[in-house]
Amino acid sequence: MPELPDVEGFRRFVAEHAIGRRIESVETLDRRLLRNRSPQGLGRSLRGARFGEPRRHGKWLLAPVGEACVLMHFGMTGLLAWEVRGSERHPHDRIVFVCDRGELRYRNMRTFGGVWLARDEAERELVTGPLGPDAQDLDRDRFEELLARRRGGIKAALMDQRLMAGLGNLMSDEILWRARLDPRARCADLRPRRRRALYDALRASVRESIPAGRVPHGPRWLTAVRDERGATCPRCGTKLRKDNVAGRKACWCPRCQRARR
DNA sequence: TTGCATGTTCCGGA
DNA sequence: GTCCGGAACATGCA
Repeated sequence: MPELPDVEGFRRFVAEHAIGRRIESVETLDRRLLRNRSPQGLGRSLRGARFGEPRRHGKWLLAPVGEACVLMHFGMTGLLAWEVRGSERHPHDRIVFVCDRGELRYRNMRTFGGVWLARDEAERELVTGPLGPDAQDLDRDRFEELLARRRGGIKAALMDQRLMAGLGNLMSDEILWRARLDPRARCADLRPRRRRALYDALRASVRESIPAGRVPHGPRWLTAVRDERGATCPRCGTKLRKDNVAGRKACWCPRCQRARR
């Protein structure tokens, strides 16, 4: 589930439910997902403190609590839930922040991702690793600059969190489809006109995804059809092609996306 | 039963 | 140093 728009949705969710709420206890139901503290250590650091204004960088959710910051990554299947205190737990609830008026639950079917605690900026960077500018507020000049220094494939570049943060497999395919660009194209081959189209597609895809809190499934979105068998291009009706590109299963239209340069 | 899945990291080879 | 593919992680679903 979680790419930039999803995590942005989780950020809004925390802002809506948890800001100002006081943490009374933290229940670590699966300590494998608690990455850099013991359950006791996490509880000690957070108990009695209140949630502040949550931020997002790429696919990371940064939730200040008192002086510390809770870092969450959602892997492929993570999400957040807000429930009445003491209500029945979901089997995949892994870490529960019990607050004065409800519980924030980090839920994750698999065990990719997790929850970290950071005391300061240095510790935060250690956890997230180097991240490029967030794809939501990447300006055109910066985008051009980043691509200019890049050698490999364009899909790998879009998904490289160190280059720009927030785009994953679905969003990169969506952007390439919108820009009519073959996902196997090399960055170094892209002509200026194509780079501009790519940036426009990135901006539009991110902007339109954010209100949805997910990669949209509307009529003009590849994501809406990519998992159907025999899926066809929403633009021209050609049967979509699916193949590995940059180590992931890419989906593209062999007719619309012929541009390699 | 087998393969596949929206993510990240590590390794080996070119 | 750069780039790429593959494997690993754990779990549920078609």
